[in-house]
Amino acid sequence: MADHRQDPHRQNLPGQDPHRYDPQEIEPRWQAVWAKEKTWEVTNDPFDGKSSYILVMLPYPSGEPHIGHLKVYTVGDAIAHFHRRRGERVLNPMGYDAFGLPAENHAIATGVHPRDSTAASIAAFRRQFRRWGVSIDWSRELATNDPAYYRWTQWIFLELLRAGLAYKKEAAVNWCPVDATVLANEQVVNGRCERCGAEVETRQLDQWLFRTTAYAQRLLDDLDTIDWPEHVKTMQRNWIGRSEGALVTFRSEDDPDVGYEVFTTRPDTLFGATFFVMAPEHPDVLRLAAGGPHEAEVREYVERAHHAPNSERSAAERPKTGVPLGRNVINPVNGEAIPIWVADYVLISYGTGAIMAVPGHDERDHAFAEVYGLPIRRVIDGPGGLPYSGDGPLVNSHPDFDGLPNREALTRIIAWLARDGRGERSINYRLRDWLVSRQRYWGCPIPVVYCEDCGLVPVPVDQLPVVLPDIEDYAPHGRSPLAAAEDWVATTCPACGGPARRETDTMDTFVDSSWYFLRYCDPHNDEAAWDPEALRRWMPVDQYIGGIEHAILHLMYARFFTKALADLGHLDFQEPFSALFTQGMITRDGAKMSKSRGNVVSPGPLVERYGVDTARAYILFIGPPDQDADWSDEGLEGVHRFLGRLWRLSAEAADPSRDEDSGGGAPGGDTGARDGLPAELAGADLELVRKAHWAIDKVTHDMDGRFAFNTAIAAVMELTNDCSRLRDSVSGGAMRFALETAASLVFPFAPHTATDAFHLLTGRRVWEEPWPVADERMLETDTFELVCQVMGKLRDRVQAPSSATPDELEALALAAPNVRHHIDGREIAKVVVVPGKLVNVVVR
RNA sequence: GCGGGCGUGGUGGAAUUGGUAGACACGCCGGCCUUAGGAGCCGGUGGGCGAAAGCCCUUGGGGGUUCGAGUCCCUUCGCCCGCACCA
Repeated sequence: MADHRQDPHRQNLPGQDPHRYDPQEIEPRWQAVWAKEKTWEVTNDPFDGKSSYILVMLPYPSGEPHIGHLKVYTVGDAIAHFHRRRGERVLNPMGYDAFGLPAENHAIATGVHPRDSTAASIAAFRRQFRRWGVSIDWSRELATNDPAYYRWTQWIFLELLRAGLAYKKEAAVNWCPVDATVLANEQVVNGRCERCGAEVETRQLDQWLFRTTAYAQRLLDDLDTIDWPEHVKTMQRNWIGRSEGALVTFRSEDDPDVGYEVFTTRPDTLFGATFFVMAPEHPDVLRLAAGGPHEAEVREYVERAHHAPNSERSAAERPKTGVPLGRNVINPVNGEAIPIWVADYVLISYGTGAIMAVPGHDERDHAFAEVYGLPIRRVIDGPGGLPYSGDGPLVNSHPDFDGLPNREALTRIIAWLARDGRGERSINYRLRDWLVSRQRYWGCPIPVVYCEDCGLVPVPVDQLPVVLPDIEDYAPHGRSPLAAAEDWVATTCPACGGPARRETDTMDTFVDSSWYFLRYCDPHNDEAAWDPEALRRWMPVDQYIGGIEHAILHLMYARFFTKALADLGHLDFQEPFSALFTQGMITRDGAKMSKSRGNVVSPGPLVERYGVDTARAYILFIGPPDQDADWSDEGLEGVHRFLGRLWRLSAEAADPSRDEDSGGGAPGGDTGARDGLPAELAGADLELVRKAHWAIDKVTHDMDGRFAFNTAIAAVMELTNDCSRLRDSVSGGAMRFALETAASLVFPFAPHTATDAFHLLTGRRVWEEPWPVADERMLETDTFELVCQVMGKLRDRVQAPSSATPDELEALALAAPNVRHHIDGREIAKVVVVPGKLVNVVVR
């Protein structure tokens, strides 16, 4: 049949061609509709169907959003759209983690108040998110530096204080000399400040801490109840670091009333303990050394350890050093007097800060004993020399235990010690309490005051928020910049009305972000942090999405908050995030993007040139979203071509000037089917409609419970390619159905293009349409390609009826020419038939 | 050292429970259309042999289980990530 249609591509001068794909026109047009109609806003009103909370980690607003933001919000948006189209009410909010050091450092450098630079950044982020067409419920937007928000951060602090879960104590803390602030354990990486890279020092300061350790076991156990990536759970388990063992008391030789506890995972080796070691920070070290022969040496050693950079201390390969204190303790299992040493290979932060040293069966103790010529004793038999850390029978220990397998001896020795109070079974955790004090300005004020008469007094809840004052000098001077704001610091005691001074430390920003997901549920509540009823609508979060860099800190803190608030009666669930997805990084030329490398891809210019749909769809198409992916400009062009082709085909098919009955398919025209499909499909029409149903099935499965956006997009590409290939052979109805399906399926990834194409074809709004459902009958075919193997090797393919029995399939395969050729008169030993798939002939 | 993950064409990546390896896309080659094209469309593209039919090889290396292995098991090499003197 002659094609008398005009080829639109022959007249594609910009501005004149109605069939030119123009994302710069399409995208803002639909964004305006969504903004005007508040399409993505949801209420907390009762809802009959399922409600879903799809949450992407809130951004830290600094400068402009980068390509990583585009990726994570694109992933979140695809999931949110998919759930909405399946009839769920979806909460997809947005906020800003707006307190923090970078804004303050920027202020120190430029003099711009952090409040102003942060506000500018938030405005830039908001503008970009809108330009990206992300389906956010803007009515719930929040920023953690807003007094209306941090008022409730302070309330939570007071709740934790009331419960004894927040406390103040003088502690050896990590001090960053460059940022002039205390760091959490978690912010120290290889002995260096996570942020600025400076060597971290140790200081003794009065600090606020949250009692995370009280939740160690529950934080560990409840990991089994949530659907998180296994590697994230593993990282949390390692961080919590549970060890089973015993606490054993070693008494002073000079004073039997004084005892020193050690934690050991190997009480079976107690008989091999030949010395005792304390960490330099152990509070008894200097007292024990006083008056002894090594007093001066010990003093010097402790002093040096105190000032040594942490990175130096923590190098495991470094030679062991230490000094004897000149005193002994008694080994509780055999009464032997063994010398106490101080050595920096023992850490104050783990266990009791003191250890029993068993050089025969511990590598570190062995290395130390070698250096100082201390006795080394074998108490576990085993192959090879010492140190030996494997299992075996006890030797040289005690008549009751010698010969016993060490694991059994371990249990018995604990029981034996426990009988008269020399020791007990114990569990030790690596997890430390969370140090939340920061000697910085740009953070949430800690709502307590210090009164000369009443001491530490919490600010009453009705006086919250304690508002962060404006100051001029943000530079850290070893105390919080707030301390210089005398008008603010000087206050009256809420208890007695006398003079009092405010706490000048601020909170770690991780505190702000440990509960924001709760506030989204009820963001404008002035009476309380939230209405429990509002939380019941949404919490826990059904799908949390964010970067792997938060695998430990943020996710652990948010879990701790949830458990603590649940215990205080404020929440009725134990875990905040039922499911977690961590997206991979976008690299370029195999490396992380950075200004210094000059390999940064900025979303701004990208969106300007190709439209955001191309950028979004490409980011999802590039590979599995949980993996790192390398950016390619050529790959981006490919996705742009695909979206353009889909849109043009749709515009063309929708064009009323087109002859409806062109093409070689079955007679067109409306026959009652909703999409104008002919009642009886045949030929190319049937092929294309089948392909559309195949795509529905494929995309649905790739989205449902998986995050296989890349293969989902590939399926829509296949469908679109078939539309293009069959454009001259199918009826208008079949073509429109296939294109409408393609647009509908690609909507979660390229919402503007999909919306526009769908609207051109149907006049309807795709986001108001239910997600398409594949017709089972369209997924079945009358015949299939039977794979014929001989000895497991592919030899032929033949068409077989779908209804064929295994015997019939076997007969078909055996009749296939190339199968016969390869059997070649040999004896058939066995025939394996996989119905619907293949036949494998085994010959002798 | 401990824990987790990954090795597939020239490239990014596909391959529900073991069942046609290389979907889709990039790149490359050839063609069409065009005054032109950095627009659009069509065809080809893992390697080797062959005119073709077809045959052989191929998922980091080696071995095993199986009618059949990218997928399961053992072993080995390489890379990435987390923790790391954790007693």
